Amino acid sequence: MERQVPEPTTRRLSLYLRVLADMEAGEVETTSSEQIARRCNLNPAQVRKDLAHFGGFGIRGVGYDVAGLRQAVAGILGLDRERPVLIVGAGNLGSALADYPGFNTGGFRIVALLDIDPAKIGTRTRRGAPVCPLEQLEDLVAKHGVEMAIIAVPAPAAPEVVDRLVAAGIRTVLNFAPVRPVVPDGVHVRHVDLKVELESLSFFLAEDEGDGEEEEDA
Amino acid sequence: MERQVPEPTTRRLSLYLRVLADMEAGEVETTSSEQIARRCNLNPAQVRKDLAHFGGFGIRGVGYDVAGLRQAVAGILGLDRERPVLIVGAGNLGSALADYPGFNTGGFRIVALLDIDPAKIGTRTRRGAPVCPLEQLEDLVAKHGVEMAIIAVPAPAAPEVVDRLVAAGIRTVLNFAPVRPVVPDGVHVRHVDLKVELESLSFFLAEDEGDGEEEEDA
DNA sequence: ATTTGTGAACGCATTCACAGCT
DNA sequence: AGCTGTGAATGCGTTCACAAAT
Repeated sequence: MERQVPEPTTRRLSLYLRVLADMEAGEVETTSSEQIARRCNLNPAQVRKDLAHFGGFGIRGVGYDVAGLRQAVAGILGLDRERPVLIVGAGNLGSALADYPGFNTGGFRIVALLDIDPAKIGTRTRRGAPVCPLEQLEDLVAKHGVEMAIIAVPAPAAPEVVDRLVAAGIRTVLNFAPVRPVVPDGVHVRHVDLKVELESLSFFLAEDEGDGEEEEDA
Repeated sequence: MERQVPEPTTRRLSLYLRVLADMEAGEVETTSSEQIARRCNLNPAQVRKDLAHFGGFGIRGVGYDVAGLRQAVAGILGLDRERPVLIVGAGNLGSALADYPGFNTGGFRIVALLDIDPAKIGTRTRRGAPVCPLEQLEDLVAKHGVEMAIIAVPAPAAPEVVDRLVAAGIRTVLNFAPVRPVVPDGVHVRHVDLKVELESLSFFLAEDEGDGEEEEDA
């Protein structure tokens, strides 16, 4: 019954938030859909339509109040409160993500990393996040009220990890494992498939190379 | 003049390749669009339409030869040759990406990482990729015939890095920096914006929380 | 004069449904 | 009988274009 917000819109809101924060830091008081759009490589109508899902934030003939809109967008994205995050997998990638600046600011806080490797357990990342045994998954979720998790485990382990996370109460998952586990309704998974990104880029190179076989119009 | 291939198709081809490689490893000889689709959470017609952009690979009434189709898809994606890759930025993320298994198999090879931090230059990642001074960018591109680069530098440095890469002859970029540099036609950039992914996931949590303001139908 | 908010038009990708092979 | 390949239909997001507001 709630108005349905397209996924591309939710992604762009995050972009808007970034440029608005930039503007605010740069002492800009007022802006327009055109300025925002230009800095995101988008169409101004796109910006207005995205915002229109949530109400009228601008003044016709004038534009948007930077600080006010920034706060509004942060609220829409639920970034006006603390968001504890759990990372499963303390390998190269998991550890790098734990220290990633964007995952430790603007509402997010990496609570801990989970792993099964005894050598890693008990250590901490550079930023201080502890590496805990996987068994503590359920306890940590409950204790910190965690609703977001990041998966950075090898592909074979991922499906089971997802199941455990969901059973523990996690409702959003950022998945770096090269598999697409199925989750129940109400749980949202976003896949970051690094190999897919690189391979699909390679396609453009192959296209230009002609690939060896050039049989077209006679 | 060439038939235009939708970007979503190129991404899915990479998924198909993975599934087909799995099947081949599992001694499966023949498959169908339905089997492939199920393992990718897709519609069978989608699989067939994607493949149809490049020709008829199947046999009606029978299906697809796993090994043959895998090889064909690898060829389409240009993964039947070596693809040297350069990573710019040897921080946490860049280093993790350099050691990422998917970036060192199936055609890809991380040639080197580039950085400006003297403390990092001269070191090597666990897998053995050397960290070189940024000044060597152009030389390394030329020497190894690099056409793909990965950007893992802080946001402010990214636009200039992209310009240099493009000037040096790079034609595909996988960008992890939270900015969207504009590039000339013929250069392809794929953005992996980790903060956007996490923030847009947070939206779903906010949605369910009601956000404080619940003024709807009277 | 300027810029928002939005219904209408457009374009594109996904899905359907069936004809065509094996 | 079974599965592919594909034109037609559908659905969805983007862009246009303009009325409304300051």
